Amino acid sequence: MTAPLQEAHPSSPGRRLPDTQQGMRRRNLARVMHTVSAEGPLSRATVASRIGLTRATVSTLVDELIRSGLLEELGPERPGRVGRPGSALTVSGRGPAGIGAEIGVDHLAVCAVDLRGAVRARAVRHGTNRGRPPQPVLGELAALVGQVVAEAEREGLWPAGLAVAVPGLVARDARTVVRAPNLDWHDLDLGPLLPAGLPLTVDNEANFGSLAELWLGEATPRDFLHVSAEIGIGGAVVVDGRLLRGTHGFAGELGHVPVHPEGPECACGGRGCLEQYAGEEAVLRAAGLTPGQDRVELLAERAAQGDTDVRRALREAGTALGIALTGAVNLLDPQAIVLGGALAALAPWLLPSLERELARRTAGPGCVVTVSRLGPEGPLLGAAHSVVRAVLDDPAAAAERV
Amino acid sequence: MTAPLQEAHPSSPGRRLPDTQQGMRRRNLARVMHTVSAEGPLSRATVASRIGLTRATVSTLVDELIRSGLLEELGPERPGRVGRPGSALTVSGRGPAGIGAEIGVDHLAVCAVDLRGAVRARAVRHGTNRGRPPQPVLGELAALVGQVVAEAEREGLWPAGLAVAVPGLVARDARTVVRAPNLDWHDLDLGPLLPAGLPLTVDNEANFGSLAELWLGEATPRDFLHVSAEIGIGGAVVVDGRLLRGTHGFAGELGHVPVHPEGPECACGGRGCLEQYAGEEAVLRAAGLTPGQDRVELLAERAAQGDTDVRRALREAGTALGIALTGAVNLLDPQAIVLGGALAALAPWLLPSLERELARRTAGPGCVVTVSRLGPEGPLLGAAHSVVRAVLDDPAAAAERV
DNA sequence: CTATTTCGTCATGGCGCTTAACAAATTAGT
DNA sequence: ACTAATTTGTTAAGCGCCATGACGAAATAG
Repeated sequence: MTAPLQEAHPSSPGRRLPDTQQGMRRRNLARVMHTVSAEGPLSRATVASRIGLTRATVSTLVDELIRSGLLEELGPERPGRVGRPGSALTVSGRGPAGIGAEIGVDHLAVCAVDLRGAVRARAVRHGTNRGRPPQPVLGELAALVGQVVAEAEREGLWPAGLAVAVPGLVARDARTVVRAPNLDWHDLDLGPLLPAGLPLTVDNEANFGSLAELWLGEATPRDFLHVSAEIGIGGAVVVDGRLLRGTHGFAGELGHVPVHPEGPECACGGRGCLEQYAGEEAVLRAAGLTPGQDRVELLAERAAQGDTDVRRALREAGTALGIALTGAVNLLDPQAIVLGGALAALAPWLLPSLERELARRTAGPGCVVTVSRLGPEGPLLGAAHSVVRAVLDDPAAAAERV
Repeated sequence: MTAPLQEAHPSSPGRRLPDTQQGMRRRNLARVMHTVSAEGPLSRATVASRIGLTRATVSTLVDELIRSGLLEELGPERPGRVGRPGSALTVSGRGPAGIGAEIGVDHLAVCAVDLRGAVRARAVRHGTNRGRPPQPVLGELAALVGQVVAEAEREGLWPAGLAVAVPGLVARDARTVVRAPNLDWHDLDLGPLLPAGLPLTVDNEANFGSLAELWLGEATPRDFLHVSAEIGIGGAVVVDGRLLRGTHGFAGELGHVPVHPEGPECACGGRGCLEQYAGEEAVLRAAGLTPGQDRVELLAERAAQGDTDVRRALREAGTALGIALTGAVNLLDPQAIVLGGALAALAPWLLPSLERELARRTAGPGCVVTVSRLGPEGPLLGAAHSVVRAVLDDPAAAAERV
């Protein structure tokens, strides 16, 4: 609902169209696409008034986008207002599709999303990837991508790009996995191992999850902090509708913020990091369960049943989260904190202590804490949508690739 | 006739002009100004190749800027290269000037900076403002502004705007001081109390200090964390050359990041905030001095003399800073941390423990810690330069105001 | 049925950048 | 010293893109 009229690519910053007439044209095509995409079926006249151009100009822009197959004309609107009714425009359901893929520790998933945001094809393979060498895993992923692309093409779509979410740190080149501890992958360039011919983007699953929250969340603001937990604790910072990536691409590592500086040692070399108190392993252990065997799902189950040990463990994890988030809120003054991933399912038992800690320690107007509606679907959807956004951000480039 | 003059906040140089031909022209004028300003005397041909426009176009842009008094022609260059020598262009030394002002706890200061970045006039009044009512203080400030403007005008400059740095939180309207505890000012709109006729911007001194670091620092990157201390501890986050303000304008409040969650209570309501360990009062007390009577300058003096109590106090403050900064580095992955304000003078005794703590707790490629070259001059210069930047960012708007 | 309102399109025009050509000013080569 | 080559800055013509204003089309209001 927030107007996503940002000019720059969320996925590839640095790229700016030149300030020449062609660049202006391309930016205006993008503004039309964004407006129609965000505000549903719209007439040319409405689009014109939204983006501040004249009806005549918008007409020519729309013509071009229809010829490229990016917009569709639905026919006359039927409103009760006086005057000739406009002709409703929508983004095309038969144009480009974003292919999203997720390499999880326990599964592989691929989906295709059209410009309207609808998932049009998907494929999943269950089974652990922990410790498997990259080649066979990526081979299976490529096969799933092939299936999904074929299915999308049967529906009249064509793939505009492939975005892959991985559970680990990714270099700023958006292709190289620097380290994915739970897969045991290091310094691996995914480019040569995945289907060529499709523009490829690789990113951290927490980053894609936060973008999904930004693009698909119900009332997600343009400035928020996204906290997700799978095995470790991941975070992402979104400022003014843009994901903050950091110098090395490692921003958002909330899991290693010090909570109790003299606390237990952490694998990262520090002491008392948040992960020591609110990470999966720590919480399972505090609840009297066995990490590695039992999983997060069990926690939600037990907590719902009223298990006091589990509830206490979650309460304490919430307190630790609250302390770490206090620092983040003081530093960033975000509009909201969104709990995603596994935290979403555990939120009912984390939130009270988390919010109490946050309220106690922050003086100002505070900061809303919300729970993700997307849950574990976030990274996959975010990946697919990142491709769709790239098309919206530069429709002229996509049109050339038909 | 012309687009309405949009008030620019110092940290938002990227404000969008409409994507119409006039907007394009204005952006290109800005690109010429920025290029000439940043890379010294340049010929039209060089500017053209830098910004990707043709020589012909740049010629007309330059003509317009010279007519407006924003650029000057220095005459033919004399390089050893073949071909006709270019005509060197510089930003004008007689055009608009940025008027910067600082309301300190113990002084008032005003200066005028020309487009070349040179300080062309200044005025200072010493004497405490602590607890004085706003009217007389602002009256004195207005008088100093009058002096500086008059002196600048004698040198052929005209004031393009006034930017005021205050030691406190400022609302996002850039006019209202929400609270300045050391002045005991609250919810005060400075607009009616300062000379009218000049575009006014008010901001936190730490924010202006970090912008000064960004614009004037020797090798300051575009992504860094600025930490300064006057009475409290202020911080500012610069991402991709832009100051991160936060939803309420309160971002960067490093002073209240929890360091020891169960530590002593803080005025903010929390416990164990950084300010309890590295704030002026805390450090003075830990050094065996009397807060309120002794000041920061004394600490540097004593430390240089080898006072062990003072050195220990500073070492411990450095450790606390290191813990708080570890969290910030994990969250933001900045390229550098810059110590400014009073911390710059104390850096020799803070740095060792600070860097040790940071190195111990962060695994990745780490983050350089540097010391500001500007020191206490930062906020004043940043304020004046913010006006200059606004002129560079939209020279057409400034030209209209001549 | 007429007047009014709004939509989409068309022809015209203005603005801004590019292209191409040219004179001016310097260096390199003979 | 003289010519050729190179680079700069300017000029005129051209084209792309958006704005303006007028028009027919399609609805509602009276």
